[in-house]
Amino acid sequence: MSSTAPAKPVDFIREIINDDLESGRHTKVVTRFPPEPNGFLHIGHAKSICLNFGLALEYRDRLPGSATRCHLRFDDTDPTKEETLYEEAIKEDVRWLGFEWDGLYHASDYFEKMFEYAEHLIMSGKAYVCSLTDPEVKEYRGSLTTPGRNSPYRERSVDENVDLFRRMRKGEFKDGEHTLRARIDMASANMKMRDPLLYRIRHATHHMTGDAWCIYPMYDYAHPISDAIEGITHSICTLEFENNRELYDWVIDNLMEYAKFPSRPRQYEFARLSLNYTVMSKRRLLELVEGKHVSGWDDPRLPTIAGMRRRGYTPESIRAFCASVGVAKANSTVDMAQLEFCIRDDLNQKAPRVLAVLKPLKVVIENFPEADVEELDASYWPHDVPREGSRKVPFCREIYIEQDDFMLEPPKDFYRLAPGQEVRLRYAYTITCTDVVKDSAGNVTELRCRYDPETLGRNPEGRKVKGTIHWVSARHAVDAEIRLYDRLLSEEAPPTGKDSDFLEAINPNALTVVTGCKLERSLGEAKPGERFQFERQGYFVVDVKDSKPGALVFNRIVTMKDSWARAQKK
RNA sequence: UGGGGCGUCGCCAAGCGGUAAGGCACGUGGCUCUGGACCACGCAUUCCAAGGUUCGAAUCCUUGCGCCCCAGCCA
Repeated sequence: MSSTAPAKPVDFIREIINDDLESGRHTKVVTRFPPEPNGFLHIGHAKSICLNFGLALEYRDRLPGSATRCHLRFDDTDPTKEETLYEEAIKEDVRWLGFEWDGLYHASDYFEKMFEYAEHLIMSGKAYVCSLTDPEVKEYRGSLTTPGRNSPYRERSVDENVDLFRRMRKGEFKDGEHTLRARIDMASANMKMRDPLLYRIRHATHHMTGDAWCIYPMYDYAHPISDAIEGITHSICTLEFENNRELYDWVIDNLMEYAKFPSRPRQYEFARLSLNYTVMSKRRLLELVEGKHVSGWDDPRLPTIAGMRRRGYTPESIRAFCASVGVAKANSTVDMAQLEFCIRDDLNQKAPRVLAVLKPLKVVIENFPEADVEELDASYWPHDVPREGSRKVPFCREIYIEQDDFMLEPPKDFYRLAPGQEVRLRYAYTITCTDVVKDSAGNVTELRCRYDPETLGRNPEGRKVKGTIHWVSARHAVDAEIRLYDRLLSEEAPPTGKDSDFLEAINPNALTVVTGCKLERSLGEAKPGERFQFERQGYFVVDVKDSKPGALVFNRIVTMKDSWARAQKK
């Protein structure tokens, strides 16, 4: 290995793979991303996607030809929950994140093989048809501290088992009447090994196989077989499957000789991603969507890939985030601030700077001629971003500034506009506030200012103007609606109680719609999906669904890091 | 009370017996026509705890403690 190679993160998974390659245990690296098509992907899945697809990509240049692969496999073993709609959404999300699969598969592709293997298990005495009812199965299983009892059907003859199993397939029984179970050990300390169910009867139409089957394999049976058939070498899943690994190995071990699988896959578990100030469980996301607490799976408040895409996150920023959190085995909750850092860091280099006033306050520049318009140069990029490009911004007698950039009675360290105070207008002149116009209720409705014609592109003489604020020409401004998004929850961790308690933690300010915003003229032609930095405010994207020419809608992706606002909170 | 995992800075996370990387966050200066970015500096005498082994321990041993997962015909 070259000593100049950039230091790639070597987590425990990569360490294992390196060892496997060096020892000759494997000559290939084949992984898979195996979502169940029963919901939308979220940032937690992105971590798994980046890991699995990333591994195949990384080892690509160390191994020959097609020796590295990452499959996309839909784990579609429960027809009552899965839909084609979800498959399409998942594929779109994976591609958007920047990955292409080396083969698209379904667990259901292997239903026939799985049936055959199940018969083999039956014939070798490793599986039997059990006719206990659901509650009976539960009762016989025992508890964490007490061993289970053998099913009374455990000793059925091979012939009877084969006959029953084939009749299960033919549809001779109703849902729940029989199951196929592995014959392992009802007293095992590992609950997963107490004669786990392999097949259950489900008279339901499957989105891929239609009505071809009325018995469906369970995850613990289907997954290892799917991996083995596809030649997966490293089957990576999350921590909660650690208990299932013994069963995974049992299935492979008892089928290996008969099935002659192309690989002997091993399962490895890593900690799933958790983020504070949001929810990640499928159940909670589904509840938010179905309960209409959000506008849909792609609501920009959600941590779904679709939601983040619409919010304006870039695939690069999500990949960078996943790389930054690492891969380990300790349960952990990553700070949302780390995600926010990644999108700011990416957009800092990619988003052109423009001026936009969210809450306008009219300013009349008394010593600027009514009829004049000055076209001022404004770079799209700050001095520290090595990119070129600029536009002209019109400067007139009447402009809008941000309401927050004016204070009647400012604290000493408020270096923006205030009565008698001077401030720099970005890319333009400095102005000094000479008068304040109020309505009958005492609200400030307009500012009267004077500008210094000598301050374009240079500092005034003898004075130091500390602050610079953004502004927009009133005459040329483009109106827009801006959706200010913030964290989904107002608490770090949602209430742990049952039911829908977490709904109470929803941040009422997670979405604030502001209308009547004033954008600089050049934004009139902004296209859906285009991202900008609205100077001093944050990064924004033209909403891909609701924005229309003449009726622009922007989403706030993330605010700027704001040290003044932080100081104010103290 | 069974089994499987995990415990290193506020949050992630390196470390694999030789004397605590890095990122985020935070703080302090600098610079700045974005209170952004950038730059500099600071931020664990200590690794869940207590014993032990060793010249030397976050790393090895012992005993505790804490947290997560497992009793769906979900995945």
